[in-house]
Amino acid sequence: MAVPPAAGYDRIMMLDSETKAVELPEDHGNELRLWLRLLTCTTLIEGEVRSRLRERFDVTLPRFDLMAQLDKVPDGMTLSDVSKRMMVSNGNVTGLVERLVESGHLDRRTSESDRRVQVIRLTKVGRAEFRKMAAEHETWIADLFSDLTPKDVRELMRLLAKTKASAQKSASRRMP
Amino acid sequence: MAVPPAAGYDRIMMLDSETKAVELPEDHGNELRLWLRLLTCTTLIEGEVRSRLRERFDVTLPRFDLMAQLDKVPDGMTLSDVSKRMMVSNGNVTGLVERLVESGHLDRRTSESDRRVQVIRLTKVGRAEFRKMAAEHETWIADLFSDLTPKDVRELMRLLAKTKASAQKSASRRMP
DNA sequence: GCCAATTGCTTGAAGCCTAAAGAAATTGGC
DNA sequence: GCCAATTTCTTTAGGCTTCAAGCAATTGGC
Repeated sequence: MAVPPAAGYDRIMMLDSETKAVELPEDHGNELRLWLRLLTCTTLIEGEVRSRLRERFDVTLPRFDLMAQLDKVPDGMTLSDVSKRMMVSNGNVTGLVERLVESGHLDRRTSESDRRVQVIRLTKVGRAEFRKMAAEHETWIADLFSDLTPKDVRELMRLLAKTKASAQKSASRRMP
Repeated sequence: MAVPPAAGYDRIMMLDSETKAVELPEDHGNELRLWLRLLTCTTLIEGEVRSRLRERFDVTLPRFDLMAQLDKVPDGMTLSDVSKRMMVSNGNVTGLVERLVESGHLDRRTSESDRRVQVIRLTKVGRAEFRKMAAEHETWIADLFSDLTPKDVRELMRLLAKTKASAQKSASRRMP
């Protein structure tokens, strides 16, 4: 914060301008602003999806997300798989699954080959309900992004892929 | 889900291809994929920032965010202001502020002109600690985005601004 | 076969978050 | 001045989320 709004110079120019420039703190205001904008966008859209899911189907976003993961695989997944794919903790999945089994959307059974493993899959009811929600969900997303041209969408896809790769690299540098 | 990976056709082409195309459900797969990628990027970066804040400063992201809001205004803000700026509920702010007052980072006083209003501001300690964290935080963000060129950053800023505007329009269409 | 390390999941404590209901103070129409 | 509507904040119930500790089952080195 307290970042000057200067936007036209980057690392190279700072190094060229004077010799002691390397000792001064660099300007990362643009990256910071980019991150805040990315976060604002996501929060805005996520909040909107969250309220619509609640309003129309009385379901939470985490439950919807979990069902979305399971809809892709007819034979079910283990809790660890779900946890990795959703990028949330193991303990989180345990509780989420518990409530979805309780409500009849999920079926859970212990693996025969490894009794530590729990395999979960959508029940018939769960799958049917999810498909209905997913269809509507898709139209919400289309509407939320409707002012973007097909070219904008392609360009964003490309830049976000690059961003993801950059962030993953940075994260793995920290935790090798 | 269950979306075909075809990526080359859009609304116009569907309408042109045959007359009954308008009755078929439209393809929003690209927007959906874009949303998922946006969400993945944000989750990845946010998770990384969250762990670094915890590791280095033993502070949570919501607390950091709240302090960031307050650092911008020397004279403090009301709880409602904070709640609007952070896009979280009132009740949420109440608890967050409570813990930060408890830990000595925040000062809270009742407004003289309106006794319903609570004005909060950073304490001296709170501000000093925040500045330290913010400086390091900025370098993390720079590192996480470091594979993007200045042009990429500009282009992302532009496209995300457009995305935000589009989402806001869609949200206000639903809730007028 | 034995047992140490690993893997998969659960539990518990703490914090974050929301929606809804409620309390306290202020405002504005009369 | 009166009082109904509004605004600001808190409380409550319920769910989400993480980290760390723990339990049970499996694996692999010997």
